[in-house]
Amino acid sequence: MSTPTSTRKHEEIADSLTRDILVGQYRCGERLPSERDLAARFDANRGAVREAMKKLEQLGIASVQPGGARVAPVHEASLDVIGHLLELGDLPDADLVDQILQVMRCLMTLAAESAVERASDEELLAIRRRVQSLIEDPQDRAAHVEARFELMRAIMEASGNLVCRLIARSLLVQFAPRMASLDQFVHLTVDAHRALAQRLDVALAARDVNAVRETFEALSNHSREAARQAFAAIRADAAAGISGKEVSS
Amino acid sequence: MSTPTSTRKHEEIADSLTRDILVGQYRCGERLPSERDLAARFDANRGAVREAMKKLEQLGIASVQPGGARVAPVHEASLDVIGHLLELGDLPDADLVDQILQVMRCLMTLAAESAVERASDEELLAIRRRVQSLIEDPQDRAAHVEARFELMRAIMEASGNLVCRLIARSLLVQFAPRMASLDQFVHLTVDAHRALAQRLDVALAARDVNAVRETFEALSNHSREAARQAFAAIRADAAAGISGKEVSS
DNA sequence: CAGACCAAATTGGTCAGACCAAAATAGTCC
DNA sequence: GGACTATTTTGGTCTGACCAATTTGGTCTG
Repeated sequence: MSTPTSTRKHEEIADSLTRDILVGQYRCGERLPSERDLAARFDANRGAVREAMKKLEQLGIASVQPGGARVAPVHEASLDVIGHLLELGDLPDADLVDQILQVMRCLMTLAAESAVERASDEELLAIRRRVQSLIEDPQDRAAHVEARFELMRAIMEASGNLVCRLIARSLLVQFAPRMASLDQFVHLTVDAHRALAQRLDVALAARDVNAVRETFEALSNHSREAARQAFAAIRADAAAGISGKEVSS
Repeated sequence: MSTPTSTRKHEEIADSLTRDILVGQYRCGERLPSERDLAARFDANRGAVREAMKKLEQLGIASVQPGGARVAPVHEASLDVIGHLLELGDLPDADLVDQILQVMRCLMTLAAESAVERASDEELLAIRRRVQSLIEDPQDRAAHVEARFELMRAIMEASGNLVCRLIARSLLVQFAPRMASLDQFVHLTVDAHRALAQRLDVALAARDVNAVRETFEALSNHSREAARQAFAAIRADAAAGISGKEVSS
């Protein structure tokens, strides 16, 4: 099996079916095999299949009704499909990543505005402390990434916008772990980044909403550009790997 | 019982527990009663309780592990809690509604920008047709609201941003039905609204990204203001109802 | 007396088999 | 050929049991 049975049975089934649906194995509107058939195919209890179907329904990629389960159009799915979509191939889809970063930019900017307007002095100070830790030391990449996430979290918390916070968290949880494979290709231009962080700190200190928004936009676009370049680098790397395969050991 | 047993057992249990958790009956980190206890309390099968717990976990308001289920902090919940939060009281929470509208504004603006940049002529025409139907006739309120939703949907579709689309859809699905109780208090200033729609149409025709963004922001802020005024009207109404209770009827 | 440690009870996780109601299908009749 | 009905299929629910992990409480040791 491609997926060892290390996970629970129903998870294995759900993952397999999710993959099949997302990859287009089952087309939209098509009927899925019956629970009993699936139980036989996966050598599992119907209860396990049932739980898996429940998960598919929760993901919004299938609607299960008496008479049969049918796959739903992707655009009616839950936000949680993003994670599954990201790990379809061996690498996350570049377009999808860009979309995520765009949405994150919007949400973070909104949150930052709200935070500047309504955060207590303590909260603002906490945020600025995170910014400082981004400015100061040239930490290793993982720590740096973690620090950025911490900053986002602090801003989201200070924004007081629960909706924004929930969405950002959900996106981040699905997004962050899948970016590990890209990490080595991401090449943040630290100078520009540090300058932006510096500007952000000043803007935060002054509670200047406009400056904060602009700086945050720039910062986010910076990340977006970095991601784009990382994908380009990977593509180049892959091409070189193919053409020069015999050369490398 | 406050909730008649018209719904399925596990739904009744899930709704009850969800309400209890969201209302603060069970505090964060606290242990929930065991599945067997809950089964006894609700006079239900443990399977039903189990399905309910599954739903709570999926909602992100409880984490269930061998040994016991514990309630999770609200800010780690799924986006789907919003719907439940909206129907906690007899009226949706004004702050939450405002937060939703803020987020919707961001997302719709992002989508509109993308749509203007990358939509095909046919898609753009479809969008403009929805805008036209907003400008033209003084339909009844329900039809107008529906037309606005249609416009949003068209823009989301044309944006090509799946992430944006999923979030907006999820929010809208949870949000729209709960706003029915506010409908009678919402008093859109049709003139201003129509003028904005007109501007939007022109901007769309010219594929002027900046103009589209600005107009959309204005349009969204317009809705937000309308909602705010609706809540104010309700508050005033309630106050009048209390002070003048003997007079009415 | 504090802490580590161990055994029993509690709890969630899984499974098996059965029955019911609704939907889909096949068959029949007009 | 189309409408209607009976059968089969399918999901939905329930029951009861067993397993594994955790929690809990007591005991023992330093």
